[in-house]
Amino acid sequence: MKTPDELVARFREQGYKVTPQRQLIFRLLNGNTAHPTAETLYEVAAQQMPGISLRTVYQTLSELSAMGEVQHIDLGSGAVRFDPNIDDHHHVVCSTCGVVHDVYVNQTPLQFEGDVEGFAVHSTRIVFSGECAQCAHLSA
Amino acid sequence: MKTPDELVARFREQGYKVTPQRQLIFRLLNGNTAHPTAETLYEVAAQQMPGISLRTVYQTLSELSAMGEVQHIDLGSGAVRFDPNIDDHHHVVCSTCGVVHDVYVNQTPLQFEGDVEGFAVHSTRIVFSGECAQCAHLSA
DNA sequence: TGTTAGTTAGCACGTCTTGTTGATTAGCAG
DNA sequence: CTGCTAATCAACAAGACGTGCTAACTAACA
Repeated sequence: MKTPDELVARFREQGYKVTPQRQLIFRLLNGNTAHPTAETLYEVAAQQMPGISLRTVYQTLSELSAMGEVQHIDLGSGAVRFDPNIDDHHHVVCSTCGVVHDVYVNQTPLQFEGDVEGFAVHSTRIVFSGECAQCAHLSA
Repeated sequence: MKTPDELVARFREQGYKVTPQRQLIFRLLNGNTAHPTAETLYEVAAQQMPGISLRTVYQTLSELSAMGEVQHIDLGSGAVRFDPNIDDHHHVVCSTCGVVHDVYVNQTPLQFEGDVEGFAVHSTRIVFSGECAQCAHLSA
């Protein structure tokens, strides 16, 4: 994701207004590796700006997502998560605590076999599920 | 997935009754490569057995899933899909028409790098998105 | 044949996300 | 500085997906 300042510039270019709410969300996402949902981001935002609405958080996230500045990740865990890391990367998910981390897989592009003649792959998503070191430690 | 007859046997073993509704669903899933949702399966089922309820379809699918006889796949497209193929396989999804096909990736297990010391991978899901040959042809 | 699980209809809820409306605020161009 | 217009907010709603519950009826299986 671009820095908050760069996002401010991009928003202005697009004719979007640069409001304090949007700027707050830019800052909260910047360098954020927690893969927050709209809801969790809203909770943090509301501490710094009481009165901000969940609706606005959703909307700003949609805008960022549409502009390609954040990744939209759906791990089937209910809510969609947002990732300011827009590199070509993948995810590991702890099935116990739900924590998500970014990982890089260097064997891509992957080869596959199946009944899919002529399929043009545009993107590949890989999700590794298992148990994180924390949870393994606790259960041991 | 096991054959309908084998599933009948397994259900009886488990103390589940073998009803016509369940048998119908076994048959509809057998060799089914369409990755149906509960809803679409219900529609087909209802043609052959008017009066069957969506509820029963959901329930039977849950039972099969819990028994490991079908895979539960969530592609973030809204509804969960069911796959009677329980091999270790992955999916390609056409982002235009939504069709899903099974594929086999032979480079697994994949190596990855990231801030995930000590993570124990239990499973890996890979989803290739792009355009299927059909849609590529139509848009050309 | 009888017990009990399964099925059905109907209604409800919960979660996540988006739509709408109407009033207020404030960004930004001129 | 002013004015246009987007953005925000609150409040309410809805839609999609899936499940929970009840009550009544049916049918599988011992």
